[in-house]
Amino acid sequence: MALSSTDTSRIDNTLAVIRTLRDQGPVARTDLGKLNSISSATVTSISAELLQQGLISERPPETPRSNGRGRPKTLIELEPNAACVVCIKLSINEIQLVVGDFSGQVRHSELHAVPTLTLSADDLEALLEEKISAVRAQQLQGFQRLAGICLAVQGVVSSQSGTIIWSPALSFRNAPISARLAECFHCSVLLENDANCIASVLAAQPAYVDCPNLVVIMLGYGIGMSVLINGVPYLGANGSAAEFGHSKYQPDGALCACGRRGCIEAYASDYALYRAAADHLNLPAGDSAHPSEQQMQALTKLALNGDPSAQSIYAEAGRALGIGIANVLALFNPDLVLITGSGVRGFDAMQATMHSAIDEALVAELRGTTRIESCAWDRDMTCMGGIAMALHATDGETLSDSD
Amino acid sequence: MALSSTDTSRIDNTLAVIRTLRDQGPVARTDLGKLNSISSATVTSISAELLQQGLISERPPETPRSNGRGRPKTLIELEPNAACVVCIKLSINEIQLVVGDFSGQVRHSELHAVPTLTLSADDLEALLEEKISAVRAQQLQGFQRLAGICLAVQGVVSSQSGTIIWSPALSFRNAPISARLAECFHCSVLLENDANCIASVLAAQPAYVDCPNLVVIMLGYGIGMSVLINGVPYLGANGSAAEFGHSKYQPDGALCACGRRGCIEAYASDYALYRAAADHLNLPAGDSAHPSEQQMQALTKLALNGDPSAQSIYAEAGRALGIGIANVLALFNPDLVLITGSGVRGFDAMQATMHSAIDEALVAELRGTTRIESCAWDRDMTCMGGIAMALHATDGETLSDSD
DNA sequence: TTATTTACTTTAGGTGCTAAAATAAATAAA
DNA sequence: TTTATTTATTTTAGCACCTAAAGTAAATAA
Repeated sequence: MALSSTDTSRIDNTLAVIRTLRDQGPVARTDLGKLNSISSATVTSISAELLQQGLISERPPETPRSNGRGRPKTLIELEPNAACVVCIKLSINEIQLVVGDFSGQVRHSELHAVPTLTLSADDLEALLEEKISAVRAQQLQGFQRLAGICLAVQGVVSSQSGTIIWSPALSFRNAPISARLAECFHCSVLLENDANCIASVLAAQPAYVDCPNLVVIMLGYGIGMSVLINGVPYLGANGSAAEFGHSKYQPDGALCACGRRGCIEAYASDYALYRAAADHLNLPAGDSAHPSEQQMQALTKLALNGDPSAQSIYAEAGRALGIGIANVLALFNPDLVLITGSGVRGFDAMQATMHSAIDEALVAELRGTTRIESCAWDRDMTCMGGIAMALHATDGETLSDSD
Repeated sequence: MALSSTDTSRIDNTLAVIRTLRDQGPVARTDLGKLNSISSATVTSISAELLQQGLISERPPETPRSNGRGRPKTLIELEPNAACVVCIKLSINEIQLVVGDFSGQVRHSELHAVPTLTLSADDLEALLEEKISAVRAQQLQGFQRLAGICLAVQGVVSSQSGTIIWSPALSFRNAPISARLAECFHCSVLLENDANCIASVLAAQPAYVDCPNLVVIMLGYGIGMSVLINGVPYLGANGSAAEFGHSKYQPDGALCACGRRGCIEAYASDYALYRAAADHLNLPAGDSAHPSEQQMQALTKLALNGDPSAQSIYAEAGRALGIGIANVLALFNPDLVLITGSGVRGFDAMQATMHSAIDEALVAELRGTTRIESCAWDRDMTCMGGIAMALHATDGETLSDSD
């Protein structure tokens, strides 16, 4: 009697094993059982299948020493070359491509300066196809398959439909990019907001594992945010959730890049800080609407060294950030708010007014126990997150394709 | 070989059947299979068990007419008396008790005026015990068991720990009420925010089933909110999520009941509207800090009839509400924002400025496709929701207790 | 009365899990 | 060196639960 089995427990358990191996590195069967609450008999059965499919391998026993009595553990690890994924980060005038293997390790990374704002949708597509093809030809020799591609984009994206709805890096809108790339490379294409990628990486770090509800705020040229609810990015109805930068500080306040007034971004982003400073201070020349890292560092230095005008600009930015965070606390009450992004360079100059604004805005009962912390910025984090998400999303396919 | 079965599929399927019957009323076995994607053989097996446990019964076939050819369906329905739950709504100076049966129908309802603000934690506990005991003695004769109690409270509650952290109806804090009641009545006690109860009821209505991410704003003496994410109330880390009323309109703005300034509640709640009006207008006498329904209706009438002072007060309230909702749209991007609560009486006087504030605050990409609607207020909704939630929470126990 | 249709039940067989027993591979003790 | 002990992994036996297909029930249409 044939059977179409709607029971997913075997697949669930197999995915759990794969993900444990990815997160923890080599693990013995017994421990895989304990970590995932399944019996060691089941682990034996699952690992036999995975071994046969070439997705894992047994690590040869360590010659030197085993610890204690009893039969030594045989460690199992993911076979790195079983599959790979590519993550492309698309930001203003820059494209980063990173290749990750099945075990989650970065295997290759490259950076391209590209005038993104001048591209048409077709240009972008052609460019991505070219870059990915080149990477595939040069880097993906040993890999059994290209499991997926993750596109990490600043702005509003619809992951569901694979459409870039709006991005500050692009001059066009509503580009259905995922479908085109999927067709071209015959693999799943994941479209993600860049902040969600970063939040996923941070959430996996040991320091933050006990924070199921995590808010990550990214300060930079603009201001982005990601909200993880029970560890998964919250997307909203149209993918435009977590637009912290455009929540309001002052109705009718400063002009924002979005065209409206009073957004947090209009006070605390790089362009807002530089704009406020340009009138008063002697700063490095350059496009003051798109300040460079050098320009921003010069401004930050002034504030941190005690220049009163610069200090008051950062103080006001801190106040705006504080009011914005107070709203986030009132509405989301997360376990932790993490502030990162290139803009953390100026965090020390904003911190004091930020905290006092939060305390002024919320009574203790509403303030709750949320920790508010900053976190050093690493610009490779986005792609690390994209790789992790792409692997996670494609594990199921990798499994069934290896039958 | 004994077995401790970690497989929950039978329980899941059984719960799905019970919940389908509760939501849809009497349903035939075939249809239960189709609705829950399980085979009719499994439905036969599950319904045989439930029948034997006395949790469901077969409805006698309709004498009049069956529709079409073939063996007529035998409808199955929940046995109403198999269990019951009690929901107690605790609001300022009022307690409502409602009894619901296993099928979800309201079987009894009573209202008590109680000076809640003068009670100590022990007083409250004694009072609830007394009222519930009385209801149990008088109303719960035919029921096989009291499955659970739901306490629906205005304010910040920790459902997890069963503690009322803070409520405007009470003068004490951090009261671990659930544990005490559970001990007294030997059943599960669910502690919920009142807005979450209402949102759960609304989300089940046919008009809103396609809104997995739903925000419900309750206007009244204060301003409450509930956020359903994929249909389940979002609680946050301390149960103080969704405190829309205390998100900010104007830093350093009007004084709020919470003690801080500029909260949305300080502009758009009953007490705020009446406070703003009391200086200018001739209104019914009474405690202007706690305006009665009559007082508020008089004020609303003035605004709707065109009195300029009253109109401008409501216009400003609408603007505050609009800015608050704009922040909610930016951060949550829900499918739908529903505005309800006794305060909707004045919604028509606020609507225009509310919408224009939202449009001024957000560009189209961020505004998204979120619908913003109001919804007539029914003060029994809270307890209906509490009953539904209590039944849902206790179905598993009811099942295992009936073995 | 017979054929057809639809609902429900029974039967037969498969997946996948677990506990317990068996086996493997080490160290500690005699 | 041999034996006991300990721990890891595999094998075995058996259970719970599901589904497809076959069988039965109960109606209407011909």
